[in-house]
Amino acid sequence: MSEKELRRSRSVFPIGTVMKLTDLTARQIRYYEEQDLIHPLRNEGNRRMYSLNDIDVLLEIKDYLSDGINMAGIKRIYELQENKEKAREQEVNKVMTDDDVRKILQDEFLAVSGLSAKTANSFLNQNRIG
DNA sequence: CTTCTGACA
DNA sequence: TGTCAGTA
Repeated sequence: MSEKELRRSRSVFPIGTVMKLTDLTARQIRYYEEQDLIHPLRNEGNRRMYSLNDIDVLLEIKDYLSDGINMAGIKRIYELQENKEKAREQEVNKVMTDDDVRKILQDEFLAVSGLSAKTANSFLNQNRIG
């Protein structure tokens, strides 16, 4: 992991700061954590401490929400990203071609996003494997 | 004063 | 999701 990635992973912001930076309520921020979309650490006093990465995700969630995607859909999107990373990590022992993976991801995404094929393709292209 | 968990008039 | 309670 690079130094830059480590910095963005440092949990240093209390929820109050995150609220101001994202315009989300504490209730919403904690709810998204329950949905495993963000993983803030706890300090000595059991207070949640958020990283720059957590804040980025929160901002992305806001965008997806404003695009009309529900929580289930958003969770699916992040699950797809995890699968994409795993696929990349296991590229050595891959049994499927990138196009096979791409087709599977697209079908899953279309099934839950409620977005048009055009928009879905745009999303997939931005996160293309390979 | 800020944040946390649990609960719902 | 808002909000109130009782803490830490």
